[in-house]
Amino acid sequence: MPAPVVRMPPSPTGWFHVGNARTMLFNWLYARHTGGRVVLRFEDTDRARSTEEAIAQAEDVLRWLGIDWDDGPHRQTQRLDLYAQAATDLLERGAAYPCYCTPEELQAERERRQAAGLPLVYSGRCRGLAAEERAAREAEGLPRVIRLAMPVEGTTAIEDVVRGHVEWENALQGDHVIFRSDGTPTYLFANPFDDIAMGITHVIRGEDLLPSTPRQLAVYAALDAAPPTYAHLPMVLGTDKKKLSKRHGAVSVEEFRDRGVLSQALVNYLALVGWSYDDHTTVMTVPELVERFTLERVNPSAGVFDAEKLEWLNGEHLRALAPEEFATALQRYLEASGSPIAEQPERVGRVAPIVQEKLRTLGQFEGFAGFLFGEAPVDAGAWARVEADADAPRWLGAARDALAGVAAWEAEPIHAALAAACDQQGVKPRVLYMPIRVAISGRTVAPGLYESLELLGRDESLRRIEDALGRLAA
RNA sequence: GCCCCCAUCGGCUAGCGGCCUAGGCCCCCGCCCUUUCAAGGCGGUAACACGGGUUCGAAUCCCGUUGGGGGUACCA
Repeated sequence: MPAPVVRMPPSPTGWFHVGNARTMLFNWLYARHTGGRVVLRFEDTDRARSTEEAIAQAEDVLRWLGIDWDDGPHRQTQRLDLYAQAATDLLERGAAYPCYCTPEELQAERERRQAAGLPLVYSGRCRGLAAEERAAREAEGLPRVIRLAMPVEGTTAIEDVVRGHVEWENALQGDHVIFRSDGTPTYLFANPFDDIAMGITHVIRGEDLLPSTPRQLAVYAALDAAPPTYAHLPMVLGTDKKKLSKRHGAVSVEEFRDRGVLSQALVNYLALVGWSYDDHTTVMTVPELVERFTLERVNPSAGVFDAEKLEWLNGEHLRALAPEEFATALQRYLEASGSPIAEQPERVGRVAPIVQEKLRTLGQFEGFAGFLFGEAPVDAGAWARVEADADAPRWLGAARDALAGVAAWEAEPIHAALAAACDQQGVKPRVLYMPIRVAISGRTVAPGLYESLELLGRDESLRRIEDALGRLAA
């Protein structure tokens, strides 16, 4: 059996959302797993909505995700003469015909059919036009589209890899438009035409395209080509179980990248919506996914995109990084996001090890460890907790005294000094440490206390504790 | 309206007739780790949509109902 050829056909009309990315990913995983080839093809025949910017963005996102391709990127707008030639052939052979119906007529027809309980498809009015009638309309210069002459009886069926046998009534399909009045092809034609021309063996796409399959198969038949193998992937839904859109908050790949999600984590997560390896494996590297991915294990039911699980998984991938890799990723992220902290790479390198265990996304770094790079804003809620403890001044005073006596300013001696202070005060570390933490970081959640103090330095640490003491007294 | 797809814990899923008193992960809730905590450890709550069949036996097969999703453009 020859190696599979798959394609990734984005329509560059907007941002790349995670659902599209998931579909691209499954194509890519399937090709890489089987040793097949990947074709990248931009379907930009809708010129009103397609933009150069979207094309550049799509390529950028795919590269970032590590999804590469062996052929392309092709652009349908550069293949227009091929489609035009095909249109002429189809017309000559009677496999397609010109239609002169106006939008108003079509609308009226739809309404009539709706009222009669009939499927909303074109009646085929222009299909039966005699040669002279066509000539007359052409002479009039009437705008026309080209419709594919669908079989009027029988059924069309596929054996979908994820859905099994699916069958449609041909009579219910209608003669769809394959060329617009401006001569450009529609998706229903350009997509299967290119799939044939590019030797695509496996069409792996979203379930939303399942209903268009019989009409595309009709193109295969008209062109006398052998149909591909189909695999219709389950939809990726928003939390309200509706098709993903901007209404669902962060849905574009770029948004997750900007938040500090690792591409390997996003890929790992996306692989898990609609597919699983077994009953317990969750965290996987990209090479592992390539090795394990099969279409047979894709499940047919739609899934909700869970950003929380993605972030958890990202934390797992963050922790799986070697310390140097983590520091590098963090520095790069800070640079890319334009953070002023990026200008202190050495400092970032020193702070990185104490936050790697706790971050879920790189984007949390500034809020989590920003206090080690300069004065940090004091969180109102955290400060309120300090004030709520009437003994806070006592704890801070004891901490100040203990820290002032530390000989070597390093985490271990600091730990020993603070532990001694706890004993002396007869209080649990959690009680004594809370105000210290808020005093130095402005928050109740931060990296390890001893390491934080070490990195802050004796003078600055004591200064912040004194500040807090002053504020409590005021 | 018409057509198609889907249906296991709140979410992602395992399960392809007996291994299921239904397993894993996220979330949530406890407890632990003489440091907050978003990290780690331990534990817990929680599901086979419903009704008929088939079978010695059904979460698994069939039919129906209900529910959800998608499509129905000179968008892709």
